Amino acid sequence: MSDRTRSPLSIPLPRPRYGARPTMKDVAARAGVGLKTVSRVVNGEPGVTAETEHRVQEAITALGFRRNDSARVLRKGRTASIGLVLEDLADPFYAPLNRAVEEVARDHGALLINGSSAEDPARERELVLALCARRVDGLVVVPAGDDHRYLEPETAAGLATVFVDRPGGLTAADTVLSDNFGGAREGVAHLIAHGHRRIGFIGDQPRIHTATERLRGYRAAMAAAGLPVDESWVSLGPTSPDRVRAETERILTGRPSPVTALFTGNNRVTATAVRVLARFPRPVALVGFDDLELADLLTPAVTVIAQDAAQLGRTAADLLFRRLEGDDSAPQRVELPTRLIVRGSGELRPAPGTAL
Amino acid sequence: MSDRTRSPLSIPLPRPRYGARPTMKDVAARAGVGLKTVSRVVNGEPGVTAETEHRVQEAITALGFRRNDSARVLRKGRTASIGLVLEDLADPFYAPLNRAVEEVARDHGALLINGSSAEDPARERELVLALCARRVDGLVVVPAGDDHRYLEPETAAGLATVFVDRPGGLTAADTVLSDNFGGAREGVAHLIAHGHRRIGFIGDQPRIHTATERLRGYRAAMAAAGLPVDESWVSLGPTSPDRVRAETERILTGRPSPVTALFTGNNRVTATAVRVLARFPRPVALVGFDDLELADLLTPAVTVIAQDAAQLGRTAADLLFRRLEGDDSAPQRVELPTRLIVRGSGELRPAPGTAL
DNA sequence: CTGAAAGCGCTTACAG
DNA sequence: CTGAAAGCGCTTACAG
Repeated sequence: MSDRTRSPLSIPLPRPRYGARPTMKDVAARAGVGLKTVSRVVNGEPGVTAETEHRVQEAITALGFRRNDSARVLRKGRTASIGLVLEDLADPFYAPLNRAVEEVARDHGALLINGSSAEDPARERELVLALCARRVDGLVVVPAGDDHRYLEPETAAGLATVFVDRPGGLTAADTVLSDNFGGAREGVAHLIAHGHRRIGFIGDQPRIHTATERLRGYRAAMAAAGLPVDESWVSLGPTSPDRVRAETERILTGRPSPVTALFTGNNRVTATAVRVLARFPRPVALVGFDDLELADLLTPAVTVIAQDAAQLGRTAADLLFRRLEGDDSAPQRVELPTRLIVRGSGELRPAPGTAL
Repeated sequence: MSDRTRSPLSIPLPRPRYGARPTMKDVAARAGVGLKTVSRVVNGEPGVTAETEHRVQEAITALGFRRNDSARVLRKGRTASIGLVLEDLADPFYAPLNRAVEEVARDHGALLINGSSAEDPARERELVLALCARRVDGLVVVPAGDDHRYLEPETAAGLATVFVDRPGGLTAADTVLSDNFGGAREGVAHLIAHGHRRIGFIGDQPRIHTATERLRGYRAAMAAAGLPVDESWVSLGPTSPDRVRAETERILTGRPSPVTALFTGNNRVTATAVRVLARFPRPVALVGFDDLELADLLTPAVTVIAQDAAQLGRTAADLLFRRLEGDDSAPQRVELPTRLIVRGSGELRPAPGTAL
């Protein structure tokens, strides 16, 4: 066996991790100084002569030393990291929220650990507790469940928590929401103003706060116009394309007098409804909650109630860091406005004689 | 002052974090057992009588104890967390990749720390090194820069790294890419097959590997068909809507013989080009790299070369965990196929007489 | 079945 | 300006 064959020492071992890394102790030994002096140089603390500093720097470079923040965190008590739990990192609504939280964290020198609850309260809890075990300094949560008593020992110990997009089950926490009720009411009123009297509503599962708030806005707009709501026009449930497609078709073809317009409760519902409408024999007006990329290019272009997902994330993260900096004023509830974007689909009028 | 006024003790203090939390030592004291026994119960290790375990559990509940994983990590050497650095968490292409990496991490009991490089090599480096300082077990990186020598001390110490979407500047690392060259070649060949001879190409900045690979595919398809490329038809640069809009208009109106078709180099370019084409006086064929939501509903629907972002993420994360489990075979380079999705915009033929 | 001691790699509080 | 000692909250290796 030559020297170039695999050494018997490379038999599958678990990879060495920390053991293989130089520590401050190694740097100190090589530079011939004390541990604390290395710490001073690494952290840019004053009180080291240029010559000593130079020797330490040289040892750091030679050894490839990089401070182990895990150890630092243990001693300092702050991890300089925050957690974000939301429904789905891949969702076009939540992705910009995620990015916005990241930017704020970055501005504060913190890292972001995040994950998807997949709308499962048990998974949310598991993820949140894992983040707590890592001792994140704070938590931004889009709650999937409504019982957050499991967080009480954490908040009691000083964990800052902000709920965003939906309220959580913890009265002491800050909350940042969109005006779901007002936005939906405005969108439905917009359809009514264009002559519609029979309007369908397709939304997310009723245990989701935004779904019921938007439904409430729908009902308020209908009531304000003195219009009755036939319960067969209303459908809450999972936003899977299959269900939304089936429900859209059911509501559009309802007998004896089908709806002439549709209000869709979020981006996923709208995307599927638009596909059904594209193949539907008669025109149906549509206003959707949440904006969609390319919505302006469809025929007709899609009128929406837009919320600002990035602003939701930014506001929540700002609040969180304010708490981390010591603000202990009463918990806040911030509500961000929505915006009606008129593009065409919401301004279609009912065919003559069909709106009665 | 009554008891209900604010106590002078609540004068703005930095929030207590760990200090306020019970430790295993506290639990041991309350349960009247040794520290190691608490550790056994918390970690579900065998060798504790039911009665002792019960006492410990009770103390845990009463104190609201939750194990501090920061301390655990320091001792064990593994953090059970991985890092992901990509261009933009909010981008509809990267968001599903992010989610896919998260799912794999979750399957392996690891948390995900992630962040956006914003296509800035310095920011990428800063983020990656912060993740290394936290001692993530592994790293998935969409590189913004091409010099990753700064990672060498880390990989030497055992850090596993996988580059995804683009190759990195570290030959020892695994790499997962889409077939950018082949996909673009196929898309352009598709346009040629529909009668086009003058085809424009608008892509991302030339320092980005995917941009130049796709351009190479364009040139290969043109060359294979014996078609000359007028360099005024080709534009690489930032994907900001302003630049892409201006370049699209320039290329479409080029004198004396403007292009009859366009190949767009990624999702952001396509979204802007589609907007220009929608208002353009004559029809122009289009094939875009990357699929877009609602692309099937535009008029004409957009023909694309789709890559599977989730599969890129999944493959990269799978590779990473295989390395973490001890696989020390030679670095792999995986190339995933792209898929032509025919929808209409890519099958428009040049107006009679314009294709010469 | 149970626990005391040492140690992970840093920072803190002190002393010189 | 510099450094030795103690300690953050766990796990490891060992002894009883």
